[in-house]
Formats: sequence, C-alpha cells, structure tokens
Amino acid sequence: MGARGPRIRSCGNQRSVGEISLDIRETVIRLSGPVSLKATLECGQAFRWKPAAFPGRPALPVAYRGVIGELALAVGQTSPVTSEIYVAWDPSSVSLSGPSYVSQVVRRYFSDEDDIKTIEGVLSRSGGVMAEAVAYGRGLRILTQDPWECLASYVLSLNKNIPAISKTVEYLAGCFGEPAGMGAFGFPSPGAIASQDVSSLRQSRCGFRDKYLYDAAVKVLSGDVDLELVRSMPVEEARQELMKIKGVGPKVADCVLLFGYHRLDVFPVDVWIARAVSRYFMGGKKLGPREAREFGERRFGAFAGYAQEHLFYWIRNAAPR
DNA sequence: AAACAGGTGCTAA
DNA sequence: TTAGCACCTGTT
Repeated sequence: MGARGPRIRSCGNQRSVGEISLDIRETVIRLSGPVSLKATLECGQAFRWKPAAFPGRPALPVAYRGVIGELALAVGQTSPVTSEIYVAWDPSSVSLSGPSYVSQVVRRYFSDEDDIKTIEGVLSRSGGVMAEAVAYGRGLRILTQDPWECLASYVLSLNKNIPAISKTVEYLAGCFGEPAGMGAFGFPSPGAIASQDVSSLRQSRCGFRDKYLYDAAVKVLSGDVDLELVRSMPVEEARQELMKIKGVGPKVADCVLLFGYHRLDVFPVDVWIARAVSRYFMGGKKLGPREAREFGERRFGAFAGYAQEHLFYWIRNAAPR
C-alpha cells in the first residue's frame, strides 16, 4: 500500500479506515498567481496537512495529504513556488467528485482571487523587515477555510503547540466526522460535536478546552451565534459576535475572521506577533496585544492579514535570534 | 525534570 | 480597566 492517510485512533465510536482505492484521479490546477504549498500549509493557519508522497508521482518534490471540507486530497507542485497545483483524490468515496468540482473547491480554498504578486509587492515596499519576511515566504496564501472548522480548531489551539492541535483535530474528525475519501474524514459538524458528552470529547486530548468546543458547537447549532450573519457584519461587530463563545477572545476571533472569512484587513496578534511588532517596528518598546493589533491594521491596511502571516512564518522559521 | 505551548476566563484591586 | 493566575496534556 502507498502513502496512508491520517491515522485514526480508537474512540468510543470506533470506525475502520477504508482501504485506499486504486482508482485515484488527478488534475492540474493553474492558479492566477504563485503559490508555495510549504509556506501556505506549514505557516500554521490550517491543521490538517501532512507532508506525504503524491500518489503515482513519487518524484514530485513538494506534496501533502489533507482534507478540505468534505474532500480528502493530495496536493503537490514541481518546485517550491509555482502557479500550478497537482491534485489527486478518490472519486469513489465522495458524492461530488468530478474534476470541475474538485477544481472549484481547491481554487476557493487557496484564495485564487487574491492578487499575490501585488500583495507581496506592496508589503515588500512597506519598510522594516517586511521585504525580508515576504522574500522568505513568497507564495504564501491566506487560505479560505470553512468558518466553523476554523472556529473550532482555533478554540482547540489555546495554549497548545501545533502538533498537539493537529492531533486533537484528526482525532475528532476520525471519531465524529464524515468520510472524505482516501481513508480520511471531514471535520465534524456542530451537530456532531454537540451531540457528544463533554467527556467523550475529552478523549481527543483537548483538555480543558472540551467545554469551549462544546459551547461553540451548541451556540452555532442553535443559531445563538450565526456564522452566516458574521460574514456580512462589520469587523468589530463580527469580532464581538464570535466572542460570545467561551474560549473565543480577540486572538481566536481574529484568526477566524482572517482564515475562515478571508477578512484580509484583520491582524491577529499572538505572542509571536506581539514580539515581532515590538522588536522590529517599535524599537523594542513593550506593547499590549491591542496596541499591536491596531498598529498592524493601520500600517498594513487592506493587506494586514497577509502582513501578519508573513511576519509569523518568518519570525518562527528564519528570523535572526 | 521542569518548563513551555500561536490564550482566555475568572477574580481581585 | 487591568494584572495575575490556573488550566489539560504533549513536547522539549
């Protein structure tokens, strides 16, 4: 057997991983601008991608396995930054599986409408360390993820490191999500989470976040927090709406707005970004998260989200110590 | 072994 | 309004 999908652990609602079908389909998608799968999938905005050989093309130098919504995929490219993405999927295990559907899902997820060349140009010329950061992360794209999955994932991310978050998300998908093909599962719906006991959610090693995840599922399911309404709300109002959920503060709310709703003018601030803003833009002056956020939004305007993610990727992987 | 991890809720000034 | 602390659990 070839590369395998995410491992499924035992859980209350044990399910087997189906054999990976031999009938794998492939297409090549040309985006309107450059993409780096590594920068995009490893910068920490999504938790479901793992490096894995591309089915039938072991020589592709860049390849990942993951899930977009209800569709499991392999993606790859021939060099670190290209405009073309190789995509493979298993048509037998998902209902909508034609190449045009898959292509539409991939284009949307990778935010094909973003003008990456322009964004990178503007940020590179914006001064300070931005030129260096953008050069390092060239081809990084802010994804357009499902808002619910994004919300739940970031609630689970509180005070956790990225590998641990991925593990919890994979576990929840394996236990409570729907089959997505290639032996993988989609992220569970609010209803699927809300119908569990808090104690069975705890088996995902989510720790004290169990009650936050449950609260999010219940409020979204009941419409107490309306994720479709959030889409059309002004940023500050949308932030307050999301923060009605326990475990959602300013940082998580901003991540959901950026990675789930593609609000490119928000600038989520975590400890790393606060550090970066202080060190590289404020001469080392200490500043609170709110000040850092306001600085980022003002300085980078409509591209604040891209600035944030480039800074984050660069400071964590390449910035001088 | 002990500290830390992409924050947030709660309580006390 | 804001500072300080606890919080599950895997990883370093």
